[in-house]
Amino acid sequence: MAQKNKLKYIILGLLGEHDLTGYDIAKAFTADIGEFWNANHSQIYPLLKRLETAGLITHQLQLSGEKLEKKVYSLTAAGQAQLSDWLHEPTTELTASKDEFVLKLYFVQNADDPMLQPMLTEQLRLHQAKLAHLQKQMTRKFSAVASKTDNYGHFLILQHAIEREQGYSDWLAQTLAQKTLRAAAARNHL
Amino acid sequence: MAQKNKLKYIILGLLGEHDLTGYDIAKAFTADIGEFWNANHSQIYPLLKRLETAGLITHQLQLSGEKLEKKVYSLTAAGQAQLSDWLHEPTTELTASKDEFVLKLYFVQNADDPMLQPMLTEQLRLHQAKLAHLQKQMTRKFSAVASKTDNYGHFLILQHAIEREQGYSDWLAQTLAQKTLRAAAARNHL
DNA sequence: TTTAATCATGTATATAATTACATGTTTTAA
DNA sequence: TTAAAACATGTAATTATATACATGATTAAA
Repeated sequence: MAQKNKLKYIILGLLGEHDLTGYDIAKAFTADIGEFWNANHSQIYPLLKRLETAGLITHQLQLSGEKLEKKVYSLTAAGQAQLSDWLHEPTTELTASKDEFVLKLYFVQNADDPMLQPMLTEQLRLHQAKLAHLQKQMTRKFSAVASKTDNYGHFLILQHAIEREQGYSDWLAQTLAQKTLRAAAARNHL
Repeated sequence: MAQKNKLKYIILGLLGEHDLTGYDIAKAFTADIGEFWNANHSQIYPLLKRLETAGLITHQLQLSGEKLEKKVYSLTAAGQAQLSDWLHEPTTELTASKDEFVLKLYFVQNADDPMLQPMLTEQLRLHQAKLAHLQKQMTRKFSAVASKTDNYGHFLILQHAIEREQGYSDWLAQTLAQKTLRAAAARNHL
């Protein structure tokens, strides 16, 4: 097993909110959920079939126009139960982050390595862009006070993502600043 | 392709520091690198063979005791070049975090959901434990001033990991505190 | 009106990664 | 001295996931 099939629970979780088509589910990964998970439609459609065979979801055909048949999936009682079980069971594994930049950094031994500065600068740019994007999301989705308690989980993770990107950017910026300081100190010692 | 084979570069990177056996490489994932990446020996051994076929690494047999043959791998010039290329090319993909707790939280709609408090409390405990572990690592490995510039990349990512866990814990603690406040306010309104 | 974008659903292929299976040696501690 | 822990290297089976292939309908814009 390459992972403990969390996509299954994402599908169950999404269907717990609304009935959705496979296409809708795939789209969710380019929107909200894409912020912290991803999946392709080629993974989603077969899994939907498996989940239906397992009795966790069902579908109804719905015509869109003259010919186009949509499969609108919904959660069964069994599916609802498994979703609830998953939500209630403790989450004990803290997954390794698998951040490629961090990985590269691990192999930079020397503090004076000339590639360090461009590496840090570029990552800072990327994470600041991500931060700005998340902040825009936050404003768009949760500017109204009421919405915060309504979609509370979503609000919380967006808040967390923003804090995380802020922290990431701070770390990079501070490292760059210290690099500059060290470089100046080195020049003075010549 | 399930991922852009970063394990390959981890192996090249590790061999760029010292010659190592497959066993040593596997062990590295239970130590330092395990903090932000993981891999099993069943993935490592076949990959070592592929990398050797591709001419990026070579090995020498070394006897340990009477019979036990170790394969000590080392980096070739071609391997060194590919490692350097990877390190120098920009890291543009910010990987989705795939944090199961965050995923669960996404599906908690209501701020007053009774499962929220135990969920948050348990995660806080886990992340505080992780934080304490990372801080111990930092002390053990980088208490000497000289070591910081020596293994600079490692120092930086450890520092980053600590800040990240601190931020994660803060977020959880703050969310719990606000929950308590809201509960008290609700009682007063009765 | 025609063309591009989006909707909609699949399959095939390849690779990545986890768990389990499998075997034997060497070292350390009881 | 013997038993457990750690060293050491593999393969098999399964599942996950990404990219590419494949097809067609509907809607919105040029």
